[in-house]
Amino acid sequence: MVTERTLIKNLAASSDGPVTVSGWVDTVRDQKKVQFVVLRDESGALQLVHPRAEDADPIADTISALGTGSFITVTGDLKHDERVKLGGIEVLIGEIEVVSEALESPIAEDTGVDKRMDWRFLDLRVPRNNLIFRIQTTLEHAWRTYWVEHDFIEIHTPKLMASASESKAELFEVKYFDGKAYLAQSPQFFKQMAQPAGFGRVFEIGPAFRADPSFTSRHATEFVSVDSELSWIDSHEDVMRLHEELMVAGFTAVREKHGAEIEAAFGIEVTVPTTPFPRIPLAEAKRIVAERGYEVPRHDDDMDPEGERQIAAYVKEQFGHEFVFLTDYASSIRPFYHMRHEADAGITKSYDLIFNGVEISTGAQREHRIEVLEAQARDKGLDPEELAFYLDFFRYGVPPHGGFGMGLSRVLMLLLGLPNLREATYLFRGPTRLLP
RNA sequence: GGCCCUGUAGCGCAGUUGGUUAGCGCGCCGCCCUGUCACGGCGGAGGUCGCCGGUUCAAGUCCGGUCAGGGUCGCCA
Repeated sequence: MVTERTLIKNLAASSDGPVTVSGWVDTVRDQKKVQFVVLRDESGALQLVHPRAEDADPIADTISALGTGSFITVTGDLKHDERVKLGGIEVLIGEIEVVSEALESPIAEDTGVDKRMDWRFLDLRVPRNNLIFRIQTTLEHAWRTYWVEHDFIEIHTPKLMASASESKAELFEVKYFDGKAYLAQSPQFFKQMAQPAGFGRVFEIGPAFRADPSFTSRHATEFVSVDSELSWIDSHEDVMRLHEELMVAGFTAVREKHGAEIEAAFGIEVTVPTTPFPRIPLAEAKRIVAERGYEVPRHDDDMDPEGERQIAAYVKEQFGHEFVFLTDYASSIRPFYHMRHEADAGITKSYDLIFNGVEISTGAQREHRIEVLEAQARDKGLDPEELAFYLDFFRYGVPPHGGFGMGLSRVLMLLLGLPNLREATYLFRGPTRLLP
């Protein structure tokens, strides 16, 4: 049976009288005549008070021995009192039970991120960190609501795969009975399968794995990928329209529910983006960036992170927008399943979505014509034998379709102005991080 | 994987041209304090200076190696 307790956030609106609260000890101010304890739960902080008795006083002894972080349950009298700076309320302790004692915390508010990750369960007690995951819940809920209201079907593609969906270099290999399997680097192939399956529109929020030893603030070896795919599109423009509507739905919900908290905790005002988002073909983006004095130092046709920051700065100045779709990437740097333009096979019907200067997503119309798809796979030097199961999807009738994949933690990181992905991930997985 | 940076008390850091008892703040422990709210006051404990080797009369400090971590680039979401 669940302990009958009142959430701290609900006390302000409660009338004075008996109440039970549970949580962990934040601060003990142990004075001679009066003792104060600041108690925290998932919803807020509360002051507990105990005037010491003249003679034997077991409650006072318990409070004196309380360690920061211990979980306690207190029953007492709620009082609204102007003197209390913490919400104008306090609870006069009638009974106190130490449910679980805590050792001294190995981390503090100013501890570096790596050590905080070692003790993530303690780090997550910090209200600011708790808020990140309440925001994540709101964001995902808003997206799901949008999808459900627009007749999308939720799918869960397998994460154990027989072969690669893109490049083999970044696959994690696992033993699979007498043979081997790979961890899915993306749900790409199987969410496309929903198109010949006649599902029409699908979405998935699930894990993806990349064996790349990437040492940046925005990469992980395991991350949550937000994917959607829809039938009967005319071009990647239709995918972008879905994508921007989702962002608006998500950000509207986050702003409504957490706008004030986010402002207080992160000093950031959540802006609901206007539609349509700016769209800039990649070639033009590179020209704009060059005019600003930054020549992308690459030999291929791609952007680099500095170029993305530059184009984002330009869009912010020019259109006051935090998002920009970079479109029409060169075929040479896109996967074989991206559809190419009819007039120019050198460019694809694809886009990257840049948010506050960082790539959060890639989308495209997919090539659904089997002969073209096979030719493009061969162009990229892929083995059609290994792709046979995928290519079969396109041999029995398939509608034109497209979709995108988006990094959940990247969106959160950039939305809240966090310095790295680790803070926006419940438990981060990177090349040097498998614990906890 | 390339380049750059950092490892000193539980946490965050300082430590001079190499010099003898390695400091500061927070936290922790003890005592004191009529209502605190970043409580305050006094006292105290806590360190093989990441590890191995070298130079030197002498190494936290200089050199080489090694391990761990961070930033950035490549790669991407």
